[in-house]
Amino acid sequence: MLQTTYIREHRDLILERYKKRNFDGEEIINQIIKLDDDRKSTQQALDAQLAEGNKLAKEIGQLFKEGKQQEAIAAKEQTKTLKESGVLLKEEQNKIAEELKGLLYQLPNVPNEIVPPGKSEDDNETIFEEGDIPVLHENAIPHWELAKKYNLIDFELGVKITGAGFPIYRGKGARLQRALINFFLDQATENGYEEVIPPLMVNEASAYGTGQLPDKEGQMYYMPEDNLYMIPTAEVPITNIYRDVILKENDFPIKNTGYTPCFRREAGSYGSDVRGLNRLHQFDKVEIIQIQHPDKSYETLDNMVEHVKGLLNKLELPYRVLKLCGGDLGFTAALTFDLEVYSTAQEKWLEVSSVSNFETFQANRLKCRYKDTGGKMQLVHTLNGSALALPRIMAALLENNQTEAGIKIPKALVAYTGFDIIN
RNA sequence: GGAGAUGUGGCAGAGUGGUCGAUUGCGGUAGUCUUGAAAACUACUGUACUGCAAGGUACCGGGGGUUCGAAUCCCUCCAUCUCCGCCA
Repeated sequence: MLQTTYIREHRDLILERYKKRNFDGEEIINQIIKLDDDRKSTQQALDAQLAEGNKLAKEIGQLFKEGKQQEAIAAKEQTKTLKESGVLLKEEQNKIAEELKGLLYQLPNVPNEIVPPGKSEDDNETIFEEGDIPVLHENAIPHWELAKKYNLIDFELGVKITGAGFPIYRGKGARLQRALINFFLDQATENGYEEVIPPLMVNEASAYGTGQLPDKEGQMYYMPEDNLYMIPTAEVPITNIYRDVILKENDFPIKNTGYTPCFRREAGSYGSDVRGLNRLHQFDKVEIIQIQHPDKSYETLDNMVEHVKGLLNKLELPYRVLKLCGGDLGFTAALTFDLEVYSTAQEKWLEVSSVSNFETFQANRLKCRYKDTGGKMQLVHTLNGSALALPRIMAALLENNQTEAGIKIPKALVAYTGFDIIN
């Protein structure tokens, strides 16, 4: 959520940047500014009334103390009309505040200057590529067939237990999955991230804090009985650690990592995109998040991308880094880099990580601030990234490393799997 | 799940209807003193909105209510603690 004062001061810049998203915010922003004016004037009127009421109340108290009953009762009469108009003003005030909030929730984050304009993922910029696409033997098959052939993942059994999109990993498949999780966590820890194991369900306040609510209810599983949401990503519980927190300048940067399963309803998804591991309702992911000083957050964003690149290098997977265009940029992000690995048997790129700087957009909702050297409260910048999302990594590993003799495990993982080939 | 108790500023802990945004102690910041440090002393020390400013308003777990006036009374939700039940 953008701050009202920021909107007032940077109206034109915001509107200009919104063009990168193909988002026309002019009307909303004009309304916001107008409503904010209303808010101020109503507040002033209300404050004046309350001040008058407070003054009278004090006088009445004084009169009672002095035993001047008559005068006190007379003064009480005065407060009546004051109270009535006060109630009206209060209602007005609430209504305005509500509307204002509703509008503020509709404004996406302001894209960074370097975000390329564009309509869809086709307009994303490839800024880096690494690794050669392997040439597979002629009997090469996609990962869902490999999973079956080597008894690594049972999709049908998952359907029986729960439903589509909840696979069961077994044997070396389960072991490989666990190996990846541990590998990713160890790598993050080596890079200075503190590991946390957060709750897998969050309350409403947390879902609002990172921007899942309002609007994205449909993406999350919800337990009405307890008013809790299953997390769609570890970003939600981990970033919310810093909700309502005031940091010191020397606390920066805060670095956390965490492994969690992620739950997504993915309503409306269909087709070849959901085949095998490509899109699931439950999947594993290791997330990295940082809370950073606004002056350093872009440097940090680069560091995080480098970290993820390092993981892919060690896994020896061919990958590319994309700078997302405005049209593909998430609602809450100011700048995002996606990392995609090449799935050789499917002959397509699969997104395995998304690394974003949210600047103050989340911090404003989270009320995560720090005192600057001048003693003023400032919002922090929040960042996060997948490092990494497991299923598509698994898919690419299985497909790209298949040989007539079996599936080879990259060297970096062997210490974690305990085997170097699946056959 | 049942019964009871509690929820105040960074922490501890006063405050049971009126001048309380809140006594006090600790902590923190600045200063005096000192060669330096400690100690002692002095001052300052919550957040947000609003105003050029002086100031005003709101906030004592959240929400609502009673009252001229609420941290203080009532309702409700949440959290914590104790006891009982259940249980990985």
